[in-house]
Amino acid sequence: MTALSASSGTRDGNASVRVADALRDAIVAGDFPPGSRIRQEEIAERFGASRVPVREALKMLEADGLVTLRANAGAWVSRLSLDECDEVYQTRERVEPLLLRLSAPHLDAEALDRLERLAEQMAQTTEIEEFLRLDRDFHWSSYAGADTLVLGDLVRRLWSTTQPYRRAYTRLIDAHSQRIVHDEHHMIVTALRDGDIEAGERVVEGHIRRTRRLLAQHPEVFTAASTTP
Amino acid sequence: MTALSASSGTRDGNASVRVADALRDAIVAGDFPPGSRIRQEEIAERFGASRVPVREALKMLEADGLVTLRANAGAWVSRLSLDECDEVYQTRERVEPLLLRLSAPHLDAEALDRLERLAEQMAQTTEIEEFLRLDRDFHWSSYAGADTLVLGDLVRRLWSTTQPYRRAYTRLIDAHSQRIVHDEHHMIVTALRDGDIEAGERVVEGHIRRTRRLLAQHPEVFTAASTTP
DNA sequence: AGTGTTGCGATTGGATGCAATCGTGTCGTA
DNA sequence: TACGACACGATTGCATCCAATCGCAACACT
Repeated sequence: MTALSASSGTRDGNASVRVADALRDAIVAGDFPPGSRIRQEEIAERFGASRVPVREALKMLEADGLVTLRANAGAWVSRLSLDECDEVYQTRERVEPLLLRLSAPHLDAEALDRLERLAEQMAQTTEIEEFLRLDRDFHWSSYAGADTLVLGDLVRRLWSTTQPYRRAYTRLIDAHSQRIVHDEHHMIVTALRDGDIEAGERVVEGHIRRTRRLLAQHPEVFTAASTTP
Repeated sequence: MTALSASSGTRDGNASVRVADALRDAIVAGDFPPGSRIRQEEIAERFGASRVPVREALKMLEADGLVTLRANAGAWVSRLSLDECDEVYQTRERVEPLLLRLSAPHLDAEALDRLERLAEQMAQTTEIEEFLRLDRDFHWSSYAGADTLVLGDLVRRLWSTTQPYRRAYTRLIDAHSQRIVHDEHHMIVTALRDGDIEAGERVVEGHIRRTRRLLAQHPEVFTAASTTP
Protein backbone atom coordinates (compact mmCIF):
# COMPACT_ATOMS: atom_id res chain seq x y z
CA MET A 1 0.00 0.00 0.00
CA THR A 2 3.03 2.28 0.30
CA ALA A 3 3.22 3.69 -3.23
CA LEU A 4 6.30 2.12 -4.68
CA SER A 5 7.87 3.11 -7.96
CA ALA A 6 5.38 2.91 -10.77
CA SER A 7 8.25 2.11 -13.16
CA SER A 8 7.57 2.57 -16.84
CA GLY A 9 4.79 1.49 -19.15
CA THR A 10 4.01 4.97 -20.41
CA ARG A 11 1.42 3.83 -22.85
CA ASP A 12 -1.99 4.23 -21.26
CA GLY A 13 -2.30 7.88 -22.16
CA ASN A 14 -2.76 9.45 -18.76
CA ALA A 15 0.47 9.98 -16.90
CA SER A 16 -0.76 13.03 -15.04
CA VAL A 17 -3.52 11.19 -13.22
CA ARG A 18 -1.14 8.38 -12.41
CA VAL A 19 1.26 10.87 -10.89
CA ALA A 20 -1.61 12.55 -9.06
CA ASP A 21 -2.86 9.28 -7.62
CA ALA A 22 0.61 8.12 -6.64
CA LEU A 23 1.48 11.44 -5.08
CA ARG A 24 -1.82 11.56 -3.24
CA ASP A 25 -1.24 8.07 -1.91
CA ALA A 26 2.27 9.01 -0.86
CA ILE A 27 1.07 12.09 0.98
CA VAL A 28 -1.76 10.22 2.67
CA ALA A 29 0.64 7.42 3.57
CA GLY A 30 2.79 9.97 5.33
CA ASP A 31 5.80 9.88 3.01
CA PHE A 32 5.47 13.64 2.68
CA PRO A 33 4.55 15.19 6.03
CA PRO A 34 2.54 18.43 6.10
CA GLY A 35 4.65 21.48 5.40
CA SER A 36 7.28 19.62 3.40
CA ARG A 37 8.19 21.11 0.10
CA ILE A 38 7.45 19.34 -3.16
CA ARG A 39 9.91 19.93 -5.96
CA GLN A 40 8.52 19.32 -9.42
CA GLU A 41 11.65 17.75 -10.84
CA GLU A 42 12.06 15.44 -7.88
CA ILE A 43 8.52 14.12 -8.33
CA ALA A 44 9.00 13.89 -12.07
CA GLU A 45 12.08 11.74 -11.64
CA ARG A 46 10.50 9.67 -8.89
CA PHE A 47 7.58 8.67 -11.10
CA GLY A 48 9.38 8.61 -14.41
CA ALA A 49 7.65 11.51 -16.09
CA SER A 50 8.26 15.03 -17.23
CA ARG A 51 7.45 18.13 -15.23
CA VAL A 52 4.34 18.91 -17.23
CA PRO A 53 2.19 16.04 -15.95
CA VAL A 54 3.62 16.66 -12.50
CA ARG A 55 2.37 20.22 -12.58
CA GLU A 56 -1.04 19.09 -13.76
CA ALA A 57 -1.11 16.61 -10.90
CA LEU A 58 -0.16 19.37 -8.49
CA LYS A 59 -3.03 21.52 -9.74
CA MET A 60 -5.42 18.66 -9.12
CA LEU A 61 -4.07 18.02 -5.66
CA GLU A 62 -4.30 21.72 -4.92
CA ALA A 63 -7.99 21.61 -5.77
CA ASP A 64 -8.22 18.61 -3.45
CA GLY A 65 -6.68 20.74 -0.75
CA LEU A 66 -3.78 18.38 -0.30
CA VAL A 67 -1.03 20.70 -1.50
CA THR A 68 -0.64 24.45 -1.43
CA LEU A 69 0.80 26.28 -4.43
CA ARG A 70 2.46 29.67 -4.39
CA ALA A 71 3.13 31.32 -7.72
CA ASN A 72 6.75 31.26 -8.81
CA ALA A 73 7.68 29.79 -5.46
CA GLY A 74 6.67 26.16 -5.29
CA ALA A 75 4.40 23.60 -3.76
CA TRP A 76 4.08 22.43 -0.19
CA VAL A 77 2.02 19.73 1.44
CA SER A 78 -0.89 21.55 3.01
CA ARG A 79 -0.61 22.11 6.72
CA LEU A 80 -3.94 22.55 8.46
CA SER A 81 -4.29 24.84 11.42
CA LEU A 82 -6.29 23.58 14.37
CA ASP A 83 -9.19 25.78 13.32
CA GLU A 84 -9.14 24.50 9.77
CA CYS A 85 -8.98 20.91 10.90
CA ASP A 86 -11.84 21.54 13.27
CA GLU A 87 -13.76 22.98 10.37
CA VAL A 88 -13.17 19.94 8.20
CA TYR A 89 -14.34 17.70 11.01
CA GLN A 90 -17.49 19.74 11.49
CA THR A 91 -18.12 19.39 7.80
CA ARG A 92 -17.62 15.65 8.02
CA GLU A 93 -20.11 15.52 10.89
CA ARG A 94 -22.74 16.91 8.56
CA VAL A 95 -21.85 15.12 5.36
CA GLU A 96 -20.89 11.60 6.32
CA PRO A 97 -24.21 10.79 7.96
CA LEU A 98 -25.82 11.68 4.66
CA LEU A 99 -23.43 9.42 2.80
CA LEU A 100 -24.26 6.60 5.19
CA ARG A 101 -27.96 7.27 4.62
CA LEU A 102 -27.51 6.95 0.88
CA SER A 103 -25.43 3.82 1.30
CA ALA A 104 -27.38 1.92 3.94
CA PRO A 105 -30.27 0.64 1.80
CA HIS A 106 -27.84 -1.05 -0.58
CA LEU A 107 -25.76 -2.91 1.98
CA ASP A 108 -26.58 -6.62 2.03
CA ALA A 109 -25.94 -9.11 4.81
CA GLU A 110 -22.56 -10.01 3.39
CA ALA A 111 -21.42 -6.40 3.50
CA LEU A 112 -22.60 -6.10 7.10
CA ASP A 113 -20.71 -9.22 8.06
CA ARG A 114 -17.64 -7.74 6.52
CA LEU A 115 -18.13 -4.59 8.59
CA GLU A 116 -18.46 -6.68 11.72
CA ARG A 117 -15.24 -8.48 10.89
CA LEU A 118 -13.37 -5.25 10.31
CA ALA A 119 -14.58 -3.87 13.61
CA GLU A 120 -13.35 -7.03 15.34
CA GLN A 121 -9.97 -6.87 13.67
CA MET A 122 -9.57 -3.26 14.75
CA ALA A 123 -10.23 -4.16 18.34
CA GLN A 124 -7.33 -6.58 18.28
CA THR A 125 -4.77 -4.36 16.64
CA THR A 126 -2.22 -2.14 18.32
CA GLU A 127 -0.22 -1.30 15.23
CA ILE A 128 -1.01 2.29 14.28
CA GLU A 129 -0.84 1.97 10.52
CA GLU A 130 -2.92 -1.19 10.67
CA PHE A 131 -5.42 0.57 12.89
CA LEU A 132 -5.69 3.46 10.43
CA ARG A 133 -6.05 1.15 7.47
CA LEU A 134 -8.80 -0.88 9.14
CA ASP A 135 -10.58 2.24 10.30
CA ARG A 136 -10.54 3.61 6.79
CA ASP A 137 -11.65 0.27 5.43
CA PHE A 138 -14.51 0.09 7.89
CA HIS A 139 -15.98 3.46 7.13
CA TRP A 140 -15.51 3.20 3.40
CA SER A 141 -17.14 -0.19 3.41
CA SER A 142 -20.08 1.32 5.24
CA TYR A 143 -20.29 3.94 2.50
CA ALA A 144 -19.77 1.47 -0.34
CA GLY A 145 -23.48 1.10 -1.00
CA ALA A 146 -23.81 4.66 -2.20
CA ASP A 147 -23.20 4.72 -5.93
CA THR A 148 -22.76 8.44 -5.59
CA LEU A 149 -20.12 10.28 -7.53
CA VAL A 150 -20.03 13.77 -6.13
CA LEU A 151 -20.56 13.10 -2.46
CA GLY A 152 -18.20 10.14 -2.40
CA ASP A 153 -15.41 12.20 -3.90
CA LEU A 154 -16.13 15.02 -1.50
CA VAL A 155 -15.84 12.80 1.55
CA ARG A 156 -12.76 11.13 0.14
CA ARG A 157 -11.20 14.56 -0.15
CA LEU A 158 -12.04 15.46 3.42
CA TRP A 159 -10.48 12.22 4.61
CA SER A 160 -7.32 12.84 2.60
CA THR A 161 -6.69 16.28 3.96
CA THR A 162 -7.13 15.20 7.57
CA GLN A 163 -5.27 11.91 7.33
CA PRO A 164 -1.95 13.19 8.74
CA TYR A 165 -3.71 14.53 11.81
CA ARG A 166 -5.73 11.39 12.24
CA ARG A 167 -2.44 9.50 12.26
CA ALA A 168 -0.87 11.78 14.82
CA TYR A 169 -4.01 11.64 16.90
CA THR A 170 -4.11 7.86 16.83
CA ARG A 171 -0.73 7.83 18.51
CA LEU A 172 -2.13 9.83 21.39
CA ILE A 173 -5.34 8.12 22.36
CA ASP A 174 -5.35 5.67 25.22
CA ALA A 175 -6.93 2.24 25.51
CA HIS A 176 -10.13 3.68 26.92
CA SER A 177 -10.69 5.97 23.96
CA GLN A 178 -9.90 3.13 21.58
CA ARG A 179 -12.54 1.07 23.30
CA ILE A 180 -15.09 3.81 22.67
CA VAL A 181 -14.16 3.88 18.99
CA HIS A 182 -14.78 0.17 18.73
CA ASP A 183 -18.08 0.43 20.56
CA GLU A 184 -19.21 3.12 18.17
CA HIS A 185 -18.26 0.98 15.21
CA HIS A 186 -20.31 -1.87 16.58
CA MET A 187 -23.21 0.50 17.13
CA ILE A 188 -23.01 1.53 13.51
CA VAL A 189 -23.21 -2.10 12.42
CA THR A 190 -26.12 -2.71 14.75
CA ALA A 191 -28.02 0.30 13.45
CA LEU A 192 -27.45 -0.84 9.89
CA ARG A 193 -28.65 -4.36 10.71
CA ASP A 194 -31.78 -2.93 12.31
CA GLY A 195 -32.36 -0.74 9.29
CA ASP A 196 -32.45 2.23 11.63
CA ILE A 197 -30.82 4.82 9.43
CA GLU A 198 -31.51 7.67 11.83
CA ALA A 199 -29.61 5.90 14.57
CA GLY A 200 -26.75 5.16 12.22
CA GLU A 201 -26.52 8.80 11.22
CA ARG A 202 -26.44 9.90 14.84
CA VAL A 203 -23.68 7.47 15.74
CA VAL A 204 -21.52 8.52 12.83
CA GLU A 205 -22.05 12.15 13.70
CA GLY A 206 -21.11 11.59 17.30
CA HIS A 207 -18.20 9.41 16.28
CA ILE A 208 -16.70 12.22 14.24
CA ARG A 209 -17.57 14.90 16.77
CA ARG A 210 -15.85 13.02 19.56
CA THR A 211 -12.72 12.72 17.49
CA ARG A 212 -12.88 16.42 16.74
CA ARG A 213 -13.21 17.31 20.40
CA LEU A 214 -10.27 15.13 21.36
CA LEU A 215 -8.16 16.57 18.57
CA ALA A 216 -8.90 20.08 19.80
CA GLN A 217 -7.43 19.06 23.15
CA HIS A 218 -4.11 18.26 21.51
CA PRO A 219 -3.00 21.45 19.77
CA GLU A 220 0.58 20.22 19.77
CA VAL A 221 -0.33 18.00 16.85
CA PHE A 222 -0.71 21.09 14.68
CA THR A 223 2.55 22.78 15.52
CA ALA A 224 5.05 20.11 14.55
CA ALA A 225 3.90 16.84 13.10
CA SER A 226 6.52 14.52 11.74
CA THR A 227 6.16 10.98 10.61
CA THR A 228 8.95 8.62 9.75
CA PRO A 229 8.29 4.90 9.56
CA MET B 1 -19.76 39.81 -15.36
CA THR B 2 -19.75 37.95 -18.67
CA ALA B 3 -16.07 37.08 -18.94
CA LEU B 4 -14.84 39.08 -21.87
CA SER B 5 -11.44 38.79 -23.43
CA ALA B 6 -8.74 39.05 -20.82
CA SER B 7 -6.38 40.43 -23.48
CA SER B 8 -2.68 40.40 -22.62
CA GLY B 9 -0.64 41.44 -19.63
CA THR B 10 1.11 38.12 -19.22
CA ARG B 11 3.39 39.27 -16.49
CA ASP B 12 1.89 38.30 -13.16
CA GLY B 13 3.30 34.78 -13.21
CA ASN B 14 0.16 32.70 -13.03
CA ALA B 15 -1.65 32.38 -16.32
CA SER B 16 -3.15 29.01 -15.51
CA VAL B 17 -5.20 30.28 -12.58
CA ARG B 18 -6.33 33.25 -14.64
CA VAL B 19 -7.52 30.89 -17.35
CA ALA B 20 -9.15 28.68 -14.75
CA ASP B 21 -10.98 31.58 -13.13
CA ALA B 22 -12.09 33.02 -16.45
CA LEU B 23 -13.23 29.67 -17.76
CA ARG B 24 -15.06 28.93 -14.53
CA ASP B 25 -16.81 32.27 -14.73
CA ALA B 26 -17.71 31.64 -18.35
CA ILE B 27 -19.18 28.24 -17.56
CA VAL B 28 -21.09 29.54 -14.57
CA ALA B 29 -22.31 32.48 -16.63
CA GLY B 30 -23.73 30.03 -19.13
CA ASP B 31 -21.42 30.77 -22.05
CA PHE B 32 -20.63 27.07 -22.17
CA PRO B 33 -23.76 25.03 -21.51
CA PRO B 34 -23.47 21.56 -19.93
CA GLY B 35 -22.37 18.91 -22.37
CA SER B 36 -20.62 21.31 -24.71
CA ARG B 37 -17.14 20.35 -25.72
CA ILE B 38 -14.14 22.40 -24.69
CA ARG B 39 -11.28 22.47 -27.16
CA GLN B 40 -7.93 23.32 -25.64
CA GLU B 41 -6.68 25.44 -28.52
CA GLU B 42 -9.91 27.42 -28.67
CA ILE B 43 -9.63 28.33 -24.99
CA ALA B 44 -5.95 29.04 -25.37
CA GLU B 45 -6.62 31.51 -28.17
CA ARG B 46 -9.60 33.03 -26.38
CA PHE B 47 -7.54 33.90 -23.32
CA GLY B 48 -4.25 34.56 -25.02
CA ALA B 49 -2.24 31.71 -23.62
CA SER B 50 -0.67 28.46 -24.66
CA ARG B 51 -2.30 25.07 -24.32
CA VAL B 52 -0.24 24.10 -21.29
CA PRO B 53 -1.85 26.51 -18.81
CA VAL B 54 -5.20 25.68 -20.36
CA ARG B 55 -4.67 22.02 -19.58
CA GLU B 56 -3.68 22.85 -16.04
CA ALA B 57 -6.82 24.94 -15.72
CA LEU B 58 -8.89 22.06 -17.03
CA LYS B 59 -7.41 19.74 -14.43
CA MET B 60 -8.37 22.20 -11.72
CA LEU B 61 -11.89 22.57 -13.05
CA GLU B 62 -12.17 18.82 -13.28
CA ALA B 63 -11.37 18.57 -9.59
CA ASP B 64 -14.02 21.22 -9.05
CA GLY B 65 -16.45 18.97 -10.89
CA LEU B 66 -17.16 21.62 -13.49
CA VAL B 67 -15.67 19.81 -16.48
CA THR B 68 -15.27 16.15 -17.31
CA LEU B 69 -12.07 14.89 -18.89
CA ARG B 70 -11.68 11.75 -20.94
CA ALA B 71 -8.15 10.60 -21.70
CA ASN B 72 -7.06 11.23 -25.26
CA ALA B 73 -10.55 12.37 -26.11
CA GLY B 74 -11.17 15.82 -24.69
CA ALA B 75 -13.02 17.90 -22.15
CA TRP B 76 -16.72 18.60 -21.79
CA VAL B 77 -18.68 20.80 -19.45
CA SER B 78 -20.04 18.46 -16.82
CA ARG B 79 -23.64 17.47 -17.27
CA LEU B 80 -25.36 16.41 -14.06
CA SER B 81 -28.04 13.77 -14.07
CA LEU B 82 -31.13 14.38 -12.01
CA ASP B 83 -29.84 11.99 -9.37
CA GLU B 84 -26.48 13.67 -9.17
CA CYS B 85 -28.04 17.10 -8.93
CA ASP B 86 -30.34 15.84 -6.21
CA GLU B 87 -27.30 14.53 -4.41
CA VAL B 88 -25.52 17.86 -4.59
CA TYR B 89 -28.59 19.58 -3.23
CA GLN B 90 -28.84 17.12 -0.35
CA THR B 91 -25.22 17.85 0.39
CA ARG B 92 -25.90 21.56 0.34
CA GLU B 93 -28.78 21.03 2.77
CA ARG B 94 -26.32 19.63 5.25
CA VAL B 95 -23.36 21.88 4.68
CA GLU B 96 -24.75 25.35 4.14
CA PRO B 97 -26.52 25.55 7.49
CA LEU B 98 -23.14 24.85 9.06
CA LEU B 99 -21.55 27.61 7.01
CA LEU B 100 -24.28 29.99 8.14
CA ARG B 101 -23.66 28.94 11.73
CA LEU B 102 -19.99 29.76 11.41
CA SER B 103 -20.78 33.05 9.74
CA ALA B 104 -23.66 34.36 11.84
CA PRO B 105 -21.71 35.52 14.91
CA HIS B 106 -19.53 37.79 12.75
CA LEU B 107 -22.30 39.56 10.87
CA ASP B 108 -22.82 43.09 12.13
CA ALA B 109 -25.90 45.30 11.74
CA GLU B 110 -24.58 46.77 8.53
CA ALA B 111 -24.23 43.34 6.95
CA LEU B 112 -27.75 42.45 8.00
CA ASP B 113 -29.10 45.65 6.49
CA ARG B 114 -27.34 44.76 3.27
CA LEU B 115 -29.02 41.34 3.34
CA GLU B 116 -32.38 42.98 3.85
CA ARG B 117 -31.76 45.26 0.90
CA LEU B 118 -30.76 42.37 -1.35
CA ALA B 119 -33.88 40.46 -0.40
CA GLU B 120 -36.00 43.51 -1.28
CA GLN B 121 -34.28 43.97 -4.62
CA MET B 122 -34.89 40.35 -5.46
CA ALA B 123 -38.58 40.70 -4.78
CA GLN B 124 -38.80 43.47 -7.36
CA THR B 125 -36.87 41.80 -10.14
CA THR B 126 -38.23 39.73 -12.98
CA GLU B 127 -35.03 39.54 -14.99
CA ILE B 128 -33.64 36.01 -14.63
CA GLU B 129 -29.95 36.82 -14.67
CA GLU B 130 -30.51 39.66 -12.23
CA PHE B 131 -32.51 37.31 -10.01
CA LEU B 132 -29.72 34.75 -10.05
CA ARG B 133 -27.09 37.36 -9.34
CA LEU B 134 -29.01 38.80 -6.40
CA ASP B 135 -29.79 35.35 -5.02
CA ARG B 136 -26.14 34.45 -5.16
CA ASP B 137 -25.20 37.76 -3.60
CA PHE B 138 -27.70 37.30 -0.81
CA HIS B 139 -26.52 33.87 0.25
CA TRP B 140 -22.86 34.66 -0.10
CA SER B 141 -23.30 37.78 1.95
CA SER B 142 -24.96 35.71 4.62
CA TYR B 143 -21.90 33.44 4.58
CA ALA B 144 -19.40 36.28 4.43
CA GLY B 145 -18.83 36.26 8.19
CA ALA B 146 -17.19 32.86 8.10
CA ASP B 147 -13.50 33.33 7.55
CA THR B 148 -13.34 29.69 6.65
CA LEU B 149 -11.15 28.43 3.89
CA VAL B 150 -12.13 24.83 3.30
CA LEU B 151 -15.86 24.98 3.83
CA GLY B 152 -16.25 28.18 1.84
CA ASP B 153 -14.48 26.69 -1.14
CA LEU B 154 -16.52 23.55 -0.82
CA VAL B 155 -19.83 25.37 -0.91
CA ARG B 156 -18.61 27.59 -3.72
CA ARG B 157 -17.88 24.44 -5.69
CA LEU B 158 -21.33 23.01 -5.04
CA TRP B 159 -22.89 26.25 -6.22
CA SER B 160 -20.79 26.28 -9.37
CA THR B 161 -21.70 22.79 -10.47
CA THR B 162 -25.42 23.37 -9.98
CA GLN B 163 -25.58 26.87 -11.41
CA PRO B 164 -26.78 25.85 -14.91
CA TYR B 165 -29.67 23.94 -13.39
CA ARG B 166 -30.52 26.73 -11.02
CA ARG B 167 -30.74 28.99 -14.05
CA ALA B 168 -32.99 26.62 -15.97
CA TYR B 169 -35.09 26.12 -12.87
CA THR B 170 -35.48 29.83 -12.30
CA ARG B 171 -37.15 30.08 -15.69
CA LEU B 172 -39.76 27.58 -14.61
CA ILE B 173 -40.98 28.73 -11.24
CA ASP B 174 -44.13 30.79 -11.00
CA ALA B 175 -44.85 33.94 -9.02
CA HIS B 176 -46.08 31.96 -6.04
CA SER B 177 -42.86 30.00 -5.72
CA GLN B 178 -40.87 33.18 -6.10
CA ARG B 179 -42.84 34.66 -3.25
CA ILE B 180 -41.90 31.74 -1.05
CA VAL B 181 -38.24 32.23 -1.88
CA HIS B 182 -38.44 35.84 -0.80
CA ASP B 183 -40.26 34.96 2.39
CA GLU B 184 -37.56 32.46 3.24
CA HIS B 185 -34.88 35.03 2.63
CA HIS B 186 -36.60 37.41 4.98
CA MET B 187 -36.89 34.65 7.55
CA ILE B 188 -33.15 34.11 7.32
CA VAL B 189 -32.53 37.78 7.98
CA THR B 190 -34.95 37.74 10.89
CA ALA B 191 -33.31 34.70 12.44
CA LEU B 192 -29.91 36.34 12.11
CA ARG B 193 -31.16 39.55 13.71
CA ASP B 194 -32.59 37.57 16.59
CA GLY B 195 -29.33 35.71 16.99
CA ASP B 196 -31.28 32.48 16.65
CA ILE B 197 -28.77 30.40 14.77
CA GLU B 198 -30.80 27.21 15.04
CA ALA B 199 -33.73 28.87 13.31
CA GLY B 200 -31.46 30.23 10.61
CA GLU B 201 -30.02 26.80 9.97
CA ARG B 202 -33.47 25.28 9.66
CA VAL B 203 -34.65 27.92 7.20
CA VAL B 204 -31.60 27.51 4.99
CA GLU B 205 -32.01 23.75 5.05
CA GLY B 206 -35.66 23.98 4.09
CA HIS B 207 -34.88 26.62 1.51
CA ILE B 208 -32.50 24.29 -0.29
CA ARG B 209 -34.69 21.23 0.18
CA ARG B 210 -37.69 22.95 -1.36
CA THR B 211 -35.62 23.90 -4.37
CA ARG B 212 -34.42 20.34 -4.65
CA ARG B 213 -37.96 18.96 -4.54
CA LEU B 214 -39.14 21.35 -7.22
CA LEU B 215 -36.17 20.54 -9.40
CA ALA B 216 -36.97 16.85 -9.13
CA GLN B 217 -40.41 17.63 -10.55
CA HIS B 218 -38.85 19.03 -13.71
CA PRO B 219 -36.72 16.25 -15.15
CA GLU B 220 -36.85 17.91 -18.55
CA VAL B 221 -34.21 20.33 -17.31
CA PHE B 222 -31.70 17.48 -17.24
CA THR B 223 -32.30 16.09 -20.69
CA ALA B 224 -31.61 19.14 -22.84
CA ALA B 225 -30.57 22.38 -21.25
CA SER B 226 -29.47 25.16 -23.53
CA THR B 227 -28.80 28.74 -22.61
CA THR B 228 -28.28 31.59 -25.02
CA PRO B 229 -28.72 35.15 -23.81
C1' DA C 1 -27.91 -3.73 -47.85
C1' DG C 2 -25.57 -4.31 -43.58
C1' DT C 3 -21.33 -4.76 -41.12
C1' DG C 4 -16.46 -4.90 -40.10
C1' DT C 5 -12.06 -2.69 -41.33
C1' DT C 6 -8.62 0.49 -42.61
C1' DG C 7 -6.69 4.96 -43.37
C1' DC C 8 -6.46 9.99 -42.60
C1' DG C 9 -7.34 14.36 -40.25
C1' DA C 10 -7.96 16.46 -35.90
C1' DT C 11 -6.98 16.71 -31.17
C1' DT C 12 -4.86 15.54 -27.07
C1' DG C 13 -0.59 14.07 -24.17
C1' DG C 14 4.07 14.75 -23.04
C1' DA C 15 9.12 16.18 -23.41
C1' DT C 16 12.38 19.66 -24.19
C1' DG C 17 14.08 24.44 -24.09
C1' DC C 18 14.05 29.18 -22.70
C1' DA C 19 12.56 33.37 -20.07
C1' DA C 20 11.02 35.12 -15.53
C1' DT C 21 11.02 35.01 -10.72
C1' DC C 22 12.32 33.81 -6.04
C1' DG C 23 15.85 32.54 -2.20
C1' DT C 24 20.00 32.94 -0.50
C1' DG C 25 24.69 33.90 0.33
C1' DT C 26 28.12 37.48 -0.18
C1' DC C 27 29.88 41.83 -0.19
C1' DG C 28 29.98 46.75 0.91
C1' DT C 29 28.97 50.47 4.02
C1' DA C 30 27.66 52.97 8.20
C1' DT D 1 28.98 44.36 14.30
C1' DA D 2 24.56 45.12 12.15
C1' DC D 3 22.02 46.12 8.13
C1' DG D 4 20.92 46.76 3.27
C1' DA D 5 22.02 46.04 -1.85
C1' DC D 6 23.38 42.98 -5.29
C1' DA D 7 24.32 39.05 -7.94
C1' DC D 8 24.15 34.17 -8.73
C1' DG D 9 22.10 29.58 -8.51
C1' DA D 10 17.92 27.11 -8.31
C1' DT D 11 13.25 26.55 -9.43
C1' DT D 12 9.09 27.66 -11.50
C1' DG D 13 6.09 29.13 -15.59
C1' DC D 14 5.17 29.00 -20.28
C1' DA D 15 5.63 28.36 -25.42
C1' DT D 16 6.94 25.44 -29.06
C1' DC D 17 7.55 20.87 -31.07
C1' DC D 18 6.77 15.89 -31.72
C1' DA D 19 4.46 11.41 -30.75
C1' DA D 20 0.23 8.86 -29.53
C1' DT D 21 -4.58 8.26 -29.70
C1' DC D 22 -9.31 8.99 -31.06
C1' DG D 23 -13.19 10.01 -34.26
C1' DC D 24 -14.94 9.69 -38.58
C1' DA D 25 -15.51 8.52 -43.19
C1' DA D 26 -14.71 5.87 -47.17
C1' DC D 27 -14.05 1.31 -48.56
C1' DA D 28 -14.13 -3.76 -48.93
C1' DC D 29 -16.41 -7.97 -47.82
C1' DT D 30 -20.14 -11.25 -46.70
